[in-house]
Amino acid sequence: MNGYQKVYEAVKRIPKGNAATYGQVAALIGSPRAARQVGFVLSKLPADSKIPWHRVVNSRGMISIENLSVPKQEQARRLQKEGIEVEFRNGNYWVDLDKYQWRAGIV
DNA sequence: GGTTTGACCCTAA
DNA sequence: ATTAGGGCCAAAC
Repeated sequence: MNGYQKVYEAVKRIPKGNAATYGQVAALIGSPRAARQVGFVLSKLPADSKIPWHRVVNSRGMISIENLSVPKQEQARRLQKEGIEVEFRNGNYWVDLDKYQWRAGIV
C-alpha cells in the first residue's frame, strides 16, 4: 500500500453529490498536514481514471487547478453534472462547502 | 542522499 | 474584512 494507493482509496470513498477538501482527504489517510501531497498525487492522475478527483477542492471550496492537462472548467462541469452547485466568481469556481462537504468521512 | 517543488492550510499583521 | 508570510509532508530531481 503506497502513498498513491492510500489517496486513491480515500478519494474513492467520497460519495456522489458531495465534495471533500484536500486537507480532509489527507486526514483520512492519516496525515492531516499532507494536503499538498494529495494534490500532487491527483495531478498525475490519468484522464480516464475512475477516481472522482473532481470532488476534491481546497479548504475554501475553490477549484485550485490552473495550468494542467485538465481545465478547472472541466472539474466544475463534472460537479454540476452530479448535482453540486458551482458558482463562478473572480475567475474561479466555488462550491458551497456548508452544503456539499462530505461530513460522514470524519466519522 | 540532500534539495526543490507543489491541484494546500493556518496564523498573524 | 483583506493580504501576506511561513509551515507542512511526501514525491521528484
